[in-house]
Amino acid sequence: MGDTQDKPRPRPFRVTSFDVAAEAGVSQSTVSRALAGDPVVSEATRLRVAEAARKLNYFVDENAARLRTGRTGTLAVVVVCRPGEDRKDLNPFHSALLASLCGAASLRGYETLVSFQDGPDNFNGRYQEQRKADGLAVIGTTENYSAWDYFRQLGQGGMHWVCWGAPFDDVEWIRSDNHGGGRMATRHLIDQGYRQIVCLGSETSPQRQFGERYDGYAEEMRAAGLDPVLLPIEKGLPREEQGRRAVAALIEAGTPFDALFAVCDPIALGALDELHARGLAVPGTVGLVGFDGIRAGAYSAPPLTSVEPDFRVAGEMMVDKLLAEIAGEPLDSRRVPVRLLVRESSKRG
Amino acid sequence: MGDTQDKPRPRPFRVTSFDVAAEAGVSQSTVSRALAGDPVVSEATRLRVAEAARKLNYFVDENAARLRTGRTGTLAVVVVCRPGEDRKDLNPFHSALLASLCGAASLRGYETLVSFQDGPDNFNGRYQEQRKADGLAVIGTTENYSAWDYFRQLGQGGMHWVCWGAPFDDVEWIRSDNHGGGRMATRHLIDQGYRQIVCLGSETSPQRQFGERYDGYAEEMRAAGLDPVLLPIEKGLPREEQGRRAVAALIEAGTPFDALFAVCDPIALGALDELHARGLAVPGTVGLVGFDGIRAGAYSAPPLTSVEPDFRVAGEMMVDKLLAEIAGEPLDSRRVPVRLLVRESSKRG
DNA sequence: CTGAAAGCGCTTACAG
DNA sequence: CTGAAAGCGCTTACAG
Repeated sequence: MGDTQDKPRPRPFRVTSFDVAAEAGVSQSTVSRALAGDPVVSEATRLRVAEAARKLNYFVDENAARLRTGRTGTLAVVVVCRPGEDRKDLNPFHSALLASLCGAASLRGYETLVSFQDGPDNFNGRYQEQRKADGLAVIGTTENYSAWDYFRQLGQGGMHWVCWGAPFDDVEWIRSDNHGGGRMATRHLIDQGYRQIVCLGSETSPQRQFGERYDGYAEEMRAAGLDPVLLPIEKGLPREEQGRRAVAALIEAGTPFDALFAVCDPIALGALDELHARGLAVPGTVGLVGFDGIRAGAYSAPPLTSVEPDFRVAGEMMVDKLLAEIAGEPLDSRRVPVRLLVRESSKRG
Repeated sequence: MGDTQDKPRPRPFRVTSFDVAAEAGVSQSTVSRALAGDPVVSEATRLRVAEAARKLNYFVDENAARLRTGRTGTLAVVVVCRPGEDRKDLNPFHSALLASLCGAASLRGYETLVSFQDGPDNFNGRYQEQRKADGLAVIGTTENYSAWDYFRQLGQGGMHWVCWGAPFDDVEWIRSDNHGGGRMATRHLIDQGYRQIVCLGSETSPQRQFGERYDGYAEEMRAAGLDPVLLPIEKGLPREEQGRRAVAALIEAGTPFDALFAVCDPIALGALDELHARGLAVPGTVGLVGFDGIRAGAYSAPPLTSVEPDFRVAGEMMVDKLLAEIAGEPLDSRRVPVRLLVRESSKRG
């Protein structure tokens, strides 16, 4: 009965597995096994330990567990932004993908460590070396080339990663079924009776998806005996402005058209604006379809028909591919299915 | 020269601070101090250690560091979703706030562990107990009451946290300057010559911000010698539908009005839709102002005037308040400044 | 089925 | 200014 008993512990102290062991009347190693669900522990013991843990409000210190096991149970997610871009202008497509990724990771028992990176002073992909995560998913704007170069280089150094949006193909990427989506959009316009369908896009953009969407469009046009026409967007401008200028260029060149397939929604919304400004009715005079299904398209006048990827599948596919990389058993799947969101802008009927 | 030399290490092995110490010809503790920037280390030693670390591609194992120090350098962020809501429908306001939060945390040297939670089966706020984070920021939909109850209870148990969107006031919350924003919007409509301005909103919504916005509106109306009129929105409907029905109810009741102040943008967009459907020109016949500055408002026809919080400040304020809580020196600041985004829907001039 | 012990890789008093 | 040593709180062979 000296001061060895009820020795005061420094505050704030932590409840550890030793405290739980004392409470439950077992050894510390048994506590660890019981709480980890090791089937070797008897049911009676497990219950006693669980009760003691509950009573003491005990939770495993994940840092200690991770130090011991070497696994983090965490995936890092980097959202690549335009340099200096205001945070509030986060692309809604990327925000939906981010949420989907985090949700899919969570369902598979992984936490997500998220960061938004926009320039060399804050690039960081050293998650594995610092044992903060088991792998990395990178999404975001294609146009931040130095970011993509940075992550590609880390990938070549053995980092486990997958990405959506890289401007090159020699990495583990996931993308929408852009070719199929391009066909769908074009088929839909043809079915509505439009014939002189022009694609506002690019064959050579670093945005791989733009070329793929154009290819799908061109293939469907040819299959219908129609001639594909590409009106190339101007580089280095905001998407909406690219859409406006494309329509202006089309009209000034005297190219006949009765429908437009824009390779992304913001370009389509810019085009819509310019069509209105020039008194061309949508969808009466000109049909219009975009790509990506962004929320703003539902509020435009008229609401914009678009091709939308399955975001749930997108997140799942990225996480599954990444976990497969980590496990050393790479997966092939890299195409997310898309569907046509028919709204008003393409309904000639 | 036995096999004690160049003993093969199990693969995959980690480069540790002992390896760096051997390479640099110093002790392991010196490596730790040097890389941590401890000023007690001589410049020459620091350089030698840094070079050795670079050469061996060494990075500190954060799990070991955190186990030792007890600090995680991480903030948890929970986004509360509507139960069963599709991930892609993440509210753009919350997505902007999330990005701002992560950015502010990063600038202060903190990582962000992000999760989207929507129901009791995935509620988790035990970040401190598991030593995964030093504190928690919760944002998201007010309407998931069980989520907010869960986090409030954890907060009463001593968890460090701040939030945006809780349906009660006895927690550490941050909000927009809703009262000031309501006044701004109303003042603007009055300045444009509108007089019969009706507020589409609620005085009693669990969404505290709605009542605050109404109060600002009412105060500004009275200050101008005008009578505030509240058209209460119906509960349990999508926001857009609430807006449509509010306009319908207003017209059917025969209430005269020449402008509407909606307490959030989706309600305003729904109202806009109904006004169009009934042949009422905006802004010619009816002026319209919303609140929150969501991106879709920029694409509506006409584009929507709105009150927008400063998202950068919002994230900073949440992080600073949370860090202050953690440090045991609570901050008072809880109001984020707003500004009026004047677009077409309110320009009578 | 359970316990005693080693060890994951750091940081930080303590000593010199 | 630097080094030897303790210890953060776990998991997991190893032994019984």
